[in-house]
Amino acid sequence: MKEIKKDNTENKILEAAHQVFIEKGMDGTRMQEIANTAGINKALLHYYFRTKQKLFESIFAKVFEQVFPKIESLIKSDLPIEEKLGVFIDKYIDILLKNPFIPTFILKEINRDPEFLASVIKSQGINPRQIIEMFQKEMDAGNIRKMDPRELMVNLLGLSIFPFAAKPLMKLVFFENDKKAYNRFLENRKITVKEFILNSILLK
Amino acid sequence: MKEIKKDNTENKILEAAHQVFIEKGMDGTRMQEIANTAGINKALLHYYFRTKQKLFESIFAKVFEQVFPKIESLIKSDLPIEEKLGVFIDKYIDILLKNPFIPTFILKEINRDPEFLASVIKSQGINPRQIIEMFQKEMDAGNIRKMDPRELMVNLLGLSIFPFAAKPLMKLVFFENDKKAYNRFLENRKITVKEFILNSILLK
DNA sequence: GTCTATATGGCGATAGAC
DNA sequence: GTCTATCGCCATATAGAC
Repeated sequence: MKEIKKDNTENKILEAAHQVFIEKGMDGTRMQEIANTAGINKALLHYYFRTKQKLFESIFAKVFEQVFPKIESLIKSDLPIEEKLGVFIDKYIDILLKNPFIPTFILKEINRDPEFLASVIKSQGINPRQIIEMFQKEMDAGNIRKMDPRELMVNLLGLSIFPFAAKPLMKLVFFENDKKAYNRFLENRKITVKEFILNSILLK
Repeated sequence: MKEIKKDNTENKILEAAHQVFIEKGMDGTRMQEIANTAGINKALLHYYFRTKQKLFESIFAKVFEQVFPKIESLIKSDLPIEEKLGVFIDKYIDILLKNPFIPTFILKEINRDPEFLASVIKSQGINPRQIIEMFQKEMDAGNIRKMDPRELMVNLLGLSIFPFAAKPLMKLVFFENDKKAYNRFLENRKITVKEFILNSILLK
């Protein structure tokens, strides 16, 4: 089921825009740089997408989809909670490892236009009710410590995302700017975040 | 020991620049908007600070100081580790509650210019060695679970900062965009983050 | 569809009067 | 020190030839 990407102009633009926007953000990106990256000229960008804003929005929605991955099947599975969390953290941090610019990009842009953000969330049918309910059931069953399930959700996301979003700073302050060491650290988060969370919520 | 701020032009500029930069970031800020906010004209900005970049840098350094607060006295105190952590989390989240734009601002800008970031950190004498060593001692003494102290530091920062940095998104997804409810949630983090961390690291 | 050339507007920065 | 006016540039966007 490999995705077939045609090498036409529109796709070349989308790939180039993705690459530049995600690194520089909306404000920091120049249409000229997207054109150069795509190997075409500026005018074509407007021919296909009319405005920079529209091009940006089509990229943002696609990127956003990746950080709210479809996990319905995982939620509904009958794995014990510690394994569900383990699988989720594993997959989630893997996404971030493969797309290290996403966290900063998203955090930068969610403040720019709240209405647009709301429309993206709505159109993607994002609804955390299922996850919240699952956590609540586990708490009611006495499998994990009682707390506001939303706290757990925010903690889970924060522990996963923050080391990527704050990478330049954390790398500099705690790892003497050693890129490889910090990447090992990030890779290892799949294990340590799981430990940290399970140690906190599992009743012993 | 109240700080006396003179109502001269330079301070008016600094205050206005702080307000605009922290909300819009370097790329998103217009000199005109700073001038309007300060109640003066653009030319004066350049008279006092020559370039936008220089004005930005003087603001960034000052803001940055707030997120790496001086905690030497806390570290050296002979409080038990759970109280040290409690005091730190309390103070840190209080700073963020009073300056809710700081997390997004910092995360936005640390990617823009790594050399400038390094110079700020160096000039402010930021060095996490003391904290790392303190954690290490507590682990060696068997007071908290053994782990890489840097993991604990990053977790501490992530749990504190992320809910502020991702506010528009978390508020929308988990709190039906209810501003007051989300602010209560943030306020309450002083308690829940402490619980979450201590439950994870204290040996039971 | 793709290009070159250009319009249009906005922004950082400066000149120069007061 | 503070202002108005303006320069020079660069970015988005469009016109129009091919």
